[in-house]
Amino acid sequence: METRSRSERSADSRALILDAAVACLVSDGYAGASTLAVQARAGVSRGRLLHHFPSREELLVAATSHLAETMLTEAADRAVEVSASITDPVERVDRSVELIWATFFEPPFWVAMELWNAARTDEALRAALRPQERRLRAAIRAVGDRMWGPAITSSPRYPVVSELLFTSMRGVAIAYAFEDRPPATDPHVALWKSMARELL
Amino acid sequence: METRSRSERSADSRALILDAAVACLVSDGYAGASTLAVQARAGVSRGRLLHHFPSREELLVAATSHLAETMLTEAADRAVEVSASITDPVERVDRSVELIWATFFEPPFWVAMELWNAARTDEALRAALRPQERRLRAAIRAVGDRMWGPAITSSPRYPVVSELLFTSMRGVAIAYAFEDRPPATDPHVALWKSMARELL
DNA sequence: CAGCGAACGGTCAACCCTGACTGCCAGACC
DNA sequence: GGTCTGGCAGTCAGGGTTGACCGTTCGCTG
Repeated sequence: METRSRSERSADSRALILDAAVACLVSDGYAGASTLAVQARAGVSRGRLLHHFPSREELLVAATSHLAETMLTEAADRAVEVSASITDPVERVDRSVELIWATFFEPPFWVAMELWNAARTDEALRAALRPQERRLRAAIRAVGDRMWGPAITSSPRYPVVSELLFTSMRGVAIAYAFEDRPPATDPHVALWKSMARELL
Repeated sequence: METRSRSERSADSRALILDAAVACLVSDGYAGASTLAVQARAGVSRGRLLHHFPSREELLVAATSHLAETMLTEAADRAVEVSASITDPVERVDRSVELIWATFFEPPFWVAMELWNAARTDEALRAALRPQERRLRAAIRAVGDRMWGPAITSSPRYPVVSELLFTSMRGVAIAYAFEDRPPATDPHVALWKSMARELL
């Protein structure tokens, strides 16, 4: 059966376009993610793109939402993996720090950066992003808790320390927008590990 | 004497244009800081702008450099002020945290964000920014040390704690690109203060 | 099975941006 | 005083982007 129902075709089109939009955001940034660029990368006609996403802004907001979902399920999988395989608490702290740090160098983080930055000077985009980001942040926190595991999250210091680690990582990660060293070798990693080991 | 020498006029023009460029970057972002927008805000002709800054990139890189200098001297002044007026160590820690946090909500930080973000997908800009950022980071560190004061910086934990604070602040500050609450009330402030008091 | 409307394909006008280019004026230098 | 050149005004071509618009196909429903 080669024929696809209307709703299937529609869903296919949207996914195709959204993936292309994400790719454009990652490789060319917010400004470079023009509707023309997305259209070309997705290999769709102008009419097809504009039919599903009437304006550029709707397209890009939908793209981040799409990406966030994809990314959260992946992160959750990794969290489960870690929580199942590592029992030694010290090693688990180290691995968690490394894994969380690594998530800052995958597409979702850079796409989020692009959108946050663009939102600063665009009230409409900011309003569209705010609720989405709040939900996402909560979901990320939950995945983080899973990754650390109950032995660690039960520590009274945990909320403060994890918050400090997370925000510090984000702060450091930004610098890699213009640095081209490999992030895994960042000197801060050792710092975070020792802090986590000491305080948890 | 109304006449101005050639070099004076030239310097005036450059300053005029650079200030306008900074204003554009702050209010409209990197993409919005077009040469036309800068030209209009500065109230100069196209020829005058292009004479001093042959390309948009040169203009914007020069603008950040210009801004960074202005900002560093101001920050240094504040550091001296604090170090002269506050002797109680605990109060000094609190004030330092507040002051450092406040610097993340002035134009230089957002301009830097714009440039970093743009640099991610623009190799030429990245290369132009790297050395400048390295110098700037060192200068910021020096000002920070002045602000904390010798009693605190001599602590063995100081390098680690100050780095953690600084990066964490940067990580939190980014969220204010799309949040519109007042940053001074951020719950992280209390967290940073207690951490600084405890560890230093 | 009629025909409505979702899902497109393709074109177009309006707009904006960049950097080149021509021409002019007035300090600076001989 | 005469030239030279830095500083500048104003225009223009070329390229790119957005969203509107018209036309077509064909699932799906009455």
